[in-house]
Amino acid sequence: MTQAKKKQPLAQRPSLTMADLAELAGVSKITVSRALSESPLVNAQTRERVQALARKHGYKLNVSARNLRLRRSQTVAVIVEMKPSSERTMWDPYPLSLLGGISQELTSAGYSVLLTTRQGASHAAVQAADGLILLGQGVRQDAVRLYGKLGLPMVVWGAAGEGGDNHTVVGSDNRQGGVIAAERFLSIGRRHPVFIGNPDHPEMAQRLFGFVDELARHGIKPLLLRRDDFTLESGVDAVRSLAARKVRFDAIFACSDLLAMGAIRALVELGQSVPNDVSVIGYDDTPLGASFLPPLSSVRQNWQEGGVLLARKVLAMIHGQPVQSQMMATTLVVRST
Amino acid sequence: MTQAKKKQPLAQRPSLTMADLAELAGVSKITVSRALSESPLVNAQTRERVQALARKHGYKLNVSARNLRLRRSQTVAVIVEMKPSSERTMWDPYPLSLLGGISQELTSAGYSVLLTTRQGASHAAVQAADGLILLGQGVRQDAVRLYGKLGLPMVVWGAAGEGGDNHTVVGSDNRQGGVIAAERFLSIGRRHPVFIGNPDHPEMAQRLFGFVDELARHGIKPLLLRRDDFTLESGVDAVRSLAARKVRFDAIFACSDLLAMGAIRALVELGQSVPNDVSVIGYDDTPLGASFLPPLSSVRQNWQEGGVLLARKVLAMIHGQPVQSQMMATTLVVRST
DNA sequence: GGATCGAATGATATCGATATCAAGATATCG
DNA sequence: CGATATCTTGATATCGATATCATTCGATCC
Repeated sequence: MTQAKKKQPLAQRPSLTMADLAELAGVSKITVSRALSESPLVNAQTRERVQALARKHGYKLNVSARNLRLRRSQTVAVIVEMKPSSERTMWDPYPLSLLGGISQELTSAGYSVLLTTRQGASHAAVQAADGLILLGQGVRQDAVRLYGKLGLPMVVWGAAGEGGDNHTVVGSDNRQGGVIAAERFLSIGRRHPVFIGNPDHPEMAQRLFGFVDELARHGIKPLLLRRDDFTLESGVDAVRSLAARKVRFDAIFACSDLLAMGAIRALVELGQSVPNDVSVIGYDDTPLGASFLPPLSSVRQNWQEGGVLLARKVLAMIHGQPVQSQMMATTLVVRST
Repeated sequence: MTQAKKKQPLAQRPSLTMADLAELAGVSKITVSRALSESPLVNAQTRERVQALARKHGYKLNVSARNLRLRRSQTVAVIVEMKPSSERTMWDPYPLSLLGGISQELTSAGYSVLLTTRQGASHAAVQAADGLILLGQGVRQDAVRLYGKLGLPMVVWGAAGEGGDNHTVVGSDNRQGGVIAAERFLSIGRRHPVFIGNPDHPEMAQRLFGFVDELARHGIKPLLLRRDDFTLESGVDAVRSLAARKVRFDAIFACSDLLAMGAIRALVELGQSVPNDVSVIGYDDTPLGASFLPPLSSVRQNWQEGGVLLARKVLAMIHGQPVQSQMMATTLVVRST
């Protein structure tokens, strides 16, 4: 029982180690380790005793030590592309829902989530991760190649196929989102649909393709109205320009709820009835759209589930299982428009 | 040069260690360590040579080993309260901006951000963190006490003083947000202001207090109109009920942009002019409000900066510096209402 | 010229946990 | 009763990095 510590080179609040517990319990370190990890190799009584002691003294496992010994980090890095001021701001609720799903799934699998922005991603801790998840828009171009070089299991959130080299992608099935919008319009007999959005965004291009293809199967060709902003104003403006050009249309599929709401406002101003004269479908099913008057019909993507899926894929890759890209189905929430 | 490895108990992709580098460079491990950490104790030439080798072979520092030796984790855990069910949908966007600020500040200080949801927070890795940041609504009641017991440096996002035991709080100055709204109304000569919101939420109560107090200094007493939902409909409904009760009012301070927009819509329906007859101020300065017609005046909170501040406080605490709670000033963005 | 100093490098111990192998104790069997 | 199997525990080595102390070598000093 030597009470005095020999030295204290790196001062820190002294935390209990397994060795300390071992001494307290009158057993060896290894027995403590086994007891705490529920190993069947220790006597039940010993196990109880050690665990009780651990609780009583507030023992905390040293994660670094374990990870070092086990040669793994039990960590997945999530790299988020966050442009502070850009077209699609981080005000979008979706990254957070995605993160929620990721975090939930990974932590319940005993993994930690290391959150990083693009700049910070060169940090050593990221390289030490067992796997990588990439989120954000600019991600698919350079970032994929950049992080791919790390040689870690990696899953990317985004559009399928695109740049579809060999990395795994999870994303919302934008094409199918366009298809179900088209189906809806067809089922209620619309013949002159309009698409509002910016096909330069890969996601929106997919929506457009799905929309166009499905309509084409019924001999209908929609009008493409390009709009770069996804604001309410932009939607208003879009419809006004249609009216100014005396275009005939009876349905609008907008690439965001905001666009859709703007369109509806403009329609009302023009004396058109929604949905009697013109039917409108938005995208993202935002709470705002749901409480709009009239309540907006919209294509919903389940972000939370997307996060869960991303997490599962990385975990599978980490464990050496084969993994494939996957697109998540979207659903159409039909409300009053 | 023994080529065969003795054993391989824990198989993993073989990664270069300092010992390997040392052998390649013909120096000892410690010299490598010093060379890579820019220590002045090594000859400049040696340092260059070792660093070049490290780059060439893609050497990666083993973070666990370093953390173990250094007895620290260089990690701050962020615990996010995420209720999937919405209720307070307006809260969705803010945690991400906050996270952005936190992440940016911490990683640039060489720290890692460990993201956790409430359930996962018991995970060992959280206890291993050097510090804790708590985000989310339910946080202030039990969570603070719960995590406080860990004895780690901890900073909480929320309302000041409240439950104000001894932990550090960073938050938006809601009271001051109410004050500046009041000041604005006073400066443009409004005499009959209305407050719409739910004072049961601590943040909103603060806004109300600030609003009321500032007005009181000029002998004006606002009307409190309680609304539990923060939707557009709720705002519409609020104004209609005012009209039905034939209440006289010339200004509205709403606790969310959505409420404000609903209010404006109802006012327009009632034939009132905004801002001529009634002036309206919202809260949060959402992009949606900015692109509303007419563009909404609103109280802005700088979330990103809040995140930075949270991060700085934990870091300061970790380094043993004294730290105080701090409320961030809000600004009034005056647009057309 | 011997002592002293500084620069550069190395040997060793250490952080806290766990894998591996060995050994003691007890039980079971022929 | 001796031998083997089973259960339980321990000794030791190891993961990869760094702090500490020791050493070497050349330069400088009086």
